[in-house]
Amino acid sequence: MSDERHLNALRLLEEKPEMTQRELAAALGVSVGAANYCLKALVEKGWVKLENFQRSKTKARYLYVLTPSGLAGKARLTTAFLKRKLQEHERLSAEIRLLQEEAQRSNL
Amino acid sequence: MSDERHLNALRLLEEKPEMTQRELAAALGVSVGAANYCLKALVEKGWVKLENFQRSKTKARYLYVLTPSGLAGKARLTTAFLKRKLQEHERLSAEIRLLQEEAQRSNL
DNA sequence: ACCCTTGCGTTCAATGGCTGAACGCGTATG
DNA sequence: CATACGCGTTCAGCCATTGAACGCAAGGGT
Repeated sequence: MSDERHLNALRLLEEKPEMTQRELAAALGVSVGAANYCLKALVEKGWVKLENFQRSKTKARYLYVLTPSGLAGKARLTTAFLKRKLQEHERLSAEIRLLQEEAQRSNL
Repeated sequence: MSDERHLNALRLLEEKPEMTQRELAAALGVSVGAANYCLKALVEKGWVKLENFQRSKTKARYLYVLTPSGLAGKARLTTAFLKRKLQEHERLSAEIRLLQEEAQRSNL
């Protein structure tokens, strides 16, 4: 389930690898710590590689680059989520109908 | 939002107050401990009242009865969720479109 | 009567994910 | 040079959740 977080991060980073952890956090709607946590997981899986950016050898700033297996993983997650989301979409339609009935029955 | 959990519990209990915590847990798709946790919160809010079944022929110990403020709370949650779910439904449609594009772009 | 199974609610340690606030360290700006 | 800023990192604390126990009561079988 936290795969959704990972997929979203991958999407953002693929499009803009020079993103800051704070930017990423904001885009994901979570705290900086959470973004870092997520990023660390992606790096440990070998899906994202840290490259130094800004010519100093320090780790002041990174590029977060998707590795080949990161791209593959992203593709896999994408199809998996597409499937899930379609189901969820259907479920949601049913639930909305139900809620509307119930709201009406309670005179709202 | 754990309010969704609460709303679902309220719906189930209104329809069937003689429900067991284990039945409730199964219906909610969570563990027994979680159902208990949820139930306790509802009781502390005064939305659900425990009534005992003395010498009933069922094996349940309690009836989980919605109080008047429980009913009001449920109605409030229902409209709030209806609104949220409609938004989510729309968001989901957009996301699905996006995922489909992306899946295609990756030749899946 | 007796045990023994079953079903009930309750409890708790452990886990995982998250927040918010710090921290140290480079770098840009004055 | 100083100092404010932006970066990644870390951590205590919180909260929801799980899974496994627990004690208790009721029934059934022998």
